[in-house]
Amino acid sequence: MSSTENTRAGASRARLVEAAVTAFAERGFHGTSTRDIAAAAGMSPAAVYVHHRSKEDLLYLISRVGHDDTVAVIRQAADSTDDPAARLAAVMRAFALHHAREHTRARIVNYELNALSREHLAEISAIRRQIRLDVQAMIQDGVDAGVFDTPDPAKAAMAVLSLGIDIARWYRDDGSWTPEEIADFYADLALRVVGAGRR
Amino acid sequence: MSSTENTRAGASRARLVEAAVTAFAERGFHGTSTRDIAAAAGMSPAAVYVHHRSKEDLLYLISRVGHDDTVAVIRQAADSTDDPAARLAAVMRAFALHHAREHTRARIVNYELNALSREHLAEISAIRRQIRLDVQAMIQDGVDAGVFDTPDPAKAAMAVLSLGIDIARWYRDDGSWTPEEIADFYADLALRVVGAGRR
DNA sequence: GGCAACGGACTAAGCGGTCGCTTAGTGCTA
DNA sequence: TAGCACTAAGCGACCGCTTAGTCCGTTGCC
Repeated sequence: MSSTENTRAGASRARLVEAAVTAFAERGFHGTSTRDIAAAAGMSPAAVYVHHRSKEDLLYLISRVGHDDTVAVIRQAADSTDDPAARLAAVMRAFALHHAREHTRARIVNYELNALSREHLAEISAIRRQIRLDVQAMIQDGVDAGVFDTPDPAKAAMAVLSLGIDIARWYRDDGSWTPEEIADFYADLALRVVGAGRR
Repeated sequence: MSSTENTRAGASRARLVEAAVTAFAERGFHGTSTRDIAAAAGMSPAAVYVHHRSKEDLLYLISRVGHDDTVAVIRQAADSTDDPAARLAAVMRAFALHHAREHTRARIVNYELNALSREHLAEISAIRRQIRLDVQAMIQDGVDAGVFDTPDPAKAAMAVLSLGIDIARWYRDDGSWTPEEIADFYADLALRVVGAGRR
């Protein structure tokens, strides 16, 4: 628990964020009221505004932190090796694992963009675009090195990201597969998508 | 235009549905009011209830027709050949093309399930489950025939469906790729996912 | 050491507006 | 004249957010 959460205000703020994450993931931003969030956190509706400027500001906080986490997950996995195939597999494994484990937050991060203000959406869109370009560059590197065989690295990058992101839509904690099983399978899948080892 | 749409009531009903499709796709079920829908259709709010029992009933109609269309697209493609690889490629091409062309409706069909009533959701969930089982069976057939090489047909089916469905999330009419380009690329992608031609 | 004051976290109550839906009335066409 | 499609107006409930007051803990002063 960080130092900001050791204070009474910090603890309350964290409870509000957790309550909002659960509600936004389940019913969406517009399907959730501030009264819903406050009740789930054991507080009054007015308490929300002691800690957050607005309902949209709460969504933005959740979205921003979620995107920063995603970027960190990808960067850390990408930095683990210089080998294009191992790197893409590592990135996909980490990406898929992240989306399975954090599927609740990932649902908000990926599906509640339209509820953000124009300014906040512009910022988040820039992060998402950079992620896509980074993955595309990894795939292009593999093609340049003669390790990958795909006619279209841009489309392949879109497909790889789609596989990971869509886990947030279908994953269930009580489903048949563990996050690790999905991550292993998807790591191999990413290599198939880019045609690793076909030459 | 079907006979039910040649009447004044039919024309009005169709305009309401189109307005709802656009609004639900853009802002979600809860982010759209019946006043929004009525205004976009050039009518008063009360007119919505002349043609539909409730706002949720309108969503259910759109969702049901959308799912029936998806089933028809898959069935028609699957019936085109008995060869497992050609069949899966045809199904994926049709599925991807459908999601790109109809991305507006596809967004509602795939992302606005939680707004359905329990009864309606049960019905729609059964359709979705059947689609997944059908695709999984196609892949299992390919494995049995020695044409596909995947360690896990169930996960491969999930991945193939994810690729197609996620098009609804990212596709833009003003994007760089045409629906046909995406469909061709994804048809090949499906074969890579299942390891067609690796043995 | 005790008391008073201050500040932060929170609540009760409420505001102005919007929501899904209903009803009584209107107009037009067959 | 009757019925269908539609509208104006409205109901009860809920919405995001604000404000004035309360309570508790901390700090400072005597």
